Order: sequence, then C-alpha cells, then structure tokens
Amino acid sequence: MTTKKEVESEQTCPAQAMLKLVAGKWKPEILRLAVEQPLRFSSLLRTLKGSNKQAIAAALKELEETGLLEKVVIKQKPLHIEYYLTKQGHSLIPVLQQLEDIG
Amino acid sequence: MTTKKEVESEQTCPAQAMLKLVAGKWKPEILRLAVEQPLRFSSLLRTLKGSNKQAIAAALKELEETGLLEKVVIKQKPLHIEYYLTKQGHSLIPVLQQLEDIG
DNA sequence: ACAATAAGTCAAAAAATTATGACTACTAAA
DNA sequence: TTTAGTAGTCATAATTTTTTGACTTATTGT
Repeated sequence: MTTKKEVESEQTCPAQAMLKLVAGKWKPEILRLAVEQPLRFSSLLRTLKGSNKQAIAAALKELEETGLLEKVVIKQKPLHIEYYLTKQGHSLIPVLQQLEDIG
Repeated sequence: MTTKKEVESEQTCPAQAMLKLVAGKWKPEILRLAVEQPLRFSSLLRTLKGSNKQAIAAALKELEETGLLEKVVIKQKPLHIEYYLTKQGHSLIPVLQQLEDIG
C-alpha cells in the first residue's frame, strides 16, 4: 500500500524502502520458515502462535507481490497452495541472519 | 516502547526484534547520516525533509536507548549535543548497505 | 447437487505509529 | 536577570497497521 505520508515526504533512503518489504509482525518469521520448506497457509496458521488468517494472508500477499515468495497452486482433492522462496527471497536470508547475529 | 501485542504474542523471531531497532520512518536515514559525521538535532531537522522535531527526538532517543547512537553533551555558549554512531551502530551499516543492494 | 477441506475476502474495531502546535529547560554572555 | 540559541517535552489529533468475526471461493469425491 502506498500511504499518504509516503507520497508527501517522498522517501529517499533506499534501505528504508527495503526494510519495509520485510518489516511487519510476521514477515521475517515467514521468510525464515520458507528457507526450510515450501509454506502452506494452514500450516503457518498453526505454527505462528498469536497469528490469524488475515495476518497470514496479508503477509503472504505482500511477500508475493514484492517478489520474495512465489505462489504455486496445486489442484488436488482439497485445494493446496504452496509458497516458495524466490531467488530474491533467498538473497535476503543471510542479511536477516546478520541482523540476528548483531542483536 | 513495549506494546500490548508484543506481551501477548511473545515474540520469537530474533531478526524481527532487530529489525524493529532500525525500522521506522527516520531511523535508517539517521544511521546512514551518522556514518559520515556526528549528528546534531537542528541539523537533522534541516536535512530530513518532511520531518519534525518530535520525529527526530523520538528516533534519536530510541537509537540511543538501543545502543546504536551515543549522546554527547557539549556545554558551550548555545548548548550543543552530538550523536555518535556506536560500535554496534557501525556494525549495522554494512547490513543496511546490503539491503539497499538487494532492493 | 452436496459435503468436506483448504484458502482465502470483507468491513469494522482496536492498537500502534506518526504528525501538529504550544510550551519548557539549559547554557553563556551582556 | 534577561536574552538568544539549541534541544528538547507534552497532550492531542491524524494516519496506518493489526486484529476480530462473519462470510466466500475453489477443488474433488460421493
């Protein structure tokens, strides 16, 4: 979402823009989990304690829109959808790891 | 600030915690500027277009509290206060740089 | 056509973040 | 002791983000 504030103040810091792509309550954790295996909506819902469908849906949508996750629909008995970490998504992982190491 | 949400959901992702330290509208930019020279309140206010004293004050305070900036009071004719990037603050710079490179 | 399961959407409320305007504190010099 | 300059604080308002609960779509097997 492009906010009114953003339009008015005309972002200039590139790092800030990038940080927004992984910021938010659930996105870093989701990316971390995606390293290990493709993600499923319901599985995330179970795994991420304190989350809810809307939070998960919003996070997955944003991560997909910004090209960090790829959505794959599997037309099976009960509809399955998997989210894979993209190449760009993978490139973020070591950066997140460094952040952890510093903190 | 420790929020109600944080207390309830008991954060578990370490990267998320670290991201919070540099997230926000002005913190990344302030850190970047601090690499070049010690920062002054009024100077930041002039430099960061679209900012205001409260935003700057809050950002500097948080960056100081989390140990990324160090505050130095210079008792001179008109009171001067400088903010220096700490060792830990410096260690974040390459990470921010990497984020820029990816984005 | 209907049921069961997975994956969502939508509108509204609650909470957090950011912005605004008025006011305060400290220092040194006159 | 008043003044000028720098660095803020405080309460409140506006905006954005996150949460909540009810509802919808898609698929396949029966």
